[in-house]
Amino acid sequence: MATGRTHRPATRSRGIPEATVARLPLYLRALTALSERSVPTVSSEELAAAAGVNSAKLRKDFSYLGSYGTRGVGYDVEYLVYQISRELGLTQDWPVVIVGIGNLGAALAGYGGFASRGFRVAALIDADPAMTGKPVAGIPVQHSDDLEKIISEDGVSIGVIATPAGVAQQVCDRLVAAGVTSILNFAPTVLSVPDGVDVRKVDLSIELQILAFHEQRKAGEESSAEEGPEALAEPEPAAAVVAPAPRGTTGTTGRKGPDGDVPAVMPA
Amino acid sequence: MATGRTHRPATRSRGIPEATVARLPLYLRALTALSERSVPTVSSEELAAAAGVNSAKLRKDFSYLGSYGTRGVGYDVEYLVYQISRELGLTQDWPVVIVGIGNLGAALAGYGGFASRGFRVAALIDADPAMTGKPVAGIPVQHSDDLEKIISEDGVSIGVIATPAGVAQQVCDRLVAAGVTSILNFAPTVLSVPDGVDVRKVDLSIELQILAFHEQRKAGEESSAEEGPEALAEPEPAAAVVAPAPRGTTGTTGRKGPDGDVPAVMPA
DNA sequence: CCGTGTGAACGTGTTCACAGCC
DNA sequence: GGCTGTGAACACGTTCACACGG
Repeated sequence: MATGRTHRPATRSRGIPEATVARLPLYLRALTALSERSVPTVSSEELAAAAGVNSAKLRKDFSYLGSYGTRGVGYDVEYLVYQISRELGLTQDWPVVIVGIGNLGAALAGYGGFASRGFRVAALIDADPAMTGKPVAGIPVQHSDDLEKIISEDGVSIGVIATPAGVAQQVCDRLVAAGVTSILNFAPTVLSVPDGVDVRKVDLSIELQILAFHEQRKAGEESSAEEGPEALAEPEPAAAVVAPAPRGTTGTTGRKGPDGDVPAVMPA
Repeated sequence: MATGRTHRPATRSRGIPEATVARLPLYLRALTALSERSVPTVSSEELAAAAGVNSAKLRKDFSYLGSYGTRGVGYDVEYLVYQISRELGLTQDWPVVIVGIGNLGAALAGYGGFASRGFRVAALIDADPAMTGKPVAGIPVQHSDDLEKIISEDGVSIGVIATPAGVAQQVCDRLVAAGVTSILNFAPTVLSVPDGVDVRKVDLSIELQILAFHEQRKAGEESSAEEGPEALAEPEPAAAVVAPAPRGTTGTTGRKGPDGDVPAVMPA
């Protein structure tokens, strides 16, 4: 998750597994929906279905939080909402800055998911002077010259980077220097940060590529029966034939573009 | 990943681990950058640094693809770019539809990450008649009545959902019925899909909540020495005092918002 | 000699299945 | 009886460390 040293050998200080933490927001969302419908209690089975996980996993997850829940009955919805909120730190207010108010930044600024649940857009920041003062989603954009001031005055510890990839690292550096210790990165770059700073990334093209991988596999699967116990038939037995250069730097005059195709993999 | 039955017991058909697949796009991006700078070869160490992983992991990952790479030298950049592209299915063209052209959908439509790397925005679809025909990022928006026709005519197998949460499931159902088998979901909902359909989700508020969790933990760590062996001091000794209802369905008149705020998790 | 490729050790996460309690 | 809570088994992922080959 974090780029710079996610080490943490085994601090063990009441450690909730990372995988569990990642699911708590899911449970919380499902519970909130139930709460709005005034449902008083849920079983692990029901809640798991609503959250899209299986019930054993859910119970295990909750067991790390403590023994909320009543045997033979289920979980008290309101109580659980509170406990998970507290565990996630949502009972306090988190001011957030969004840097880079282009299409994406504007979309994020207007996104309801911010306003709810303890997150508050403290400021929108952009480097373009033409944007300064312009209200986006009701919040006036501030110039990036004032970044440090904004961060420290509002006590912001969470920053969202929605800038082009080219400037993401320097924006990140400035955020960190100003005191931000958690970063949500939408720019398609690997950010390096010092110890103690968390980075999470959201990357559209990575997600698409993962989908493409599975999609391609589905297409290749068509012929074999789905229950095939040992159906190992590879589409191409000798993959090297198709490849640009079977191996060996030499042979093709030692140069690059080994064969005709040459992917031409240039991103935007 | 996929919501409805990610079962797949152990198909084993030349299985590249899911974790590895998720990193291939990262390697590919780093390699592409090297390729642009005409770097002929990289060592696992260098490439790993560029991709933000450690070298052992990278070598293990590559070993699932085959034995590309030369001992004592490293990997041929062009060759690897090609191999990874092929493995990910990026040597073919993937038409993609984006459904829901609000702020976010528009941002996605304009995102460079689409155009590059074999993905092509085949259509933008929105339910608002006022949007129909309006060009967004150079592509005219089409009305959702034509969704099925668009999907089948263009042979689209990947769909992106950027609608409000309330309609995401029905959009999903229509996409799947029309032949889409991979979905990237930006709406904050759990989608249920039949077997064989992959869903990946990108969820801003979940990411923020995970950051908040770690952020909170950092703050709490301040007082105790970081090696604190048994420093278990809970902030509130008796959590129940603050909690909405220690247990028992009655007590709070079935009210909602335990801590003033009242979630109101409905997104934009 | 250097860096890849990989078995083996280790750690994390998931699932099973059932004891324990309401 | 029903459902939670959890040890134990299992599967997956990561790291180590070194043999192997250019």
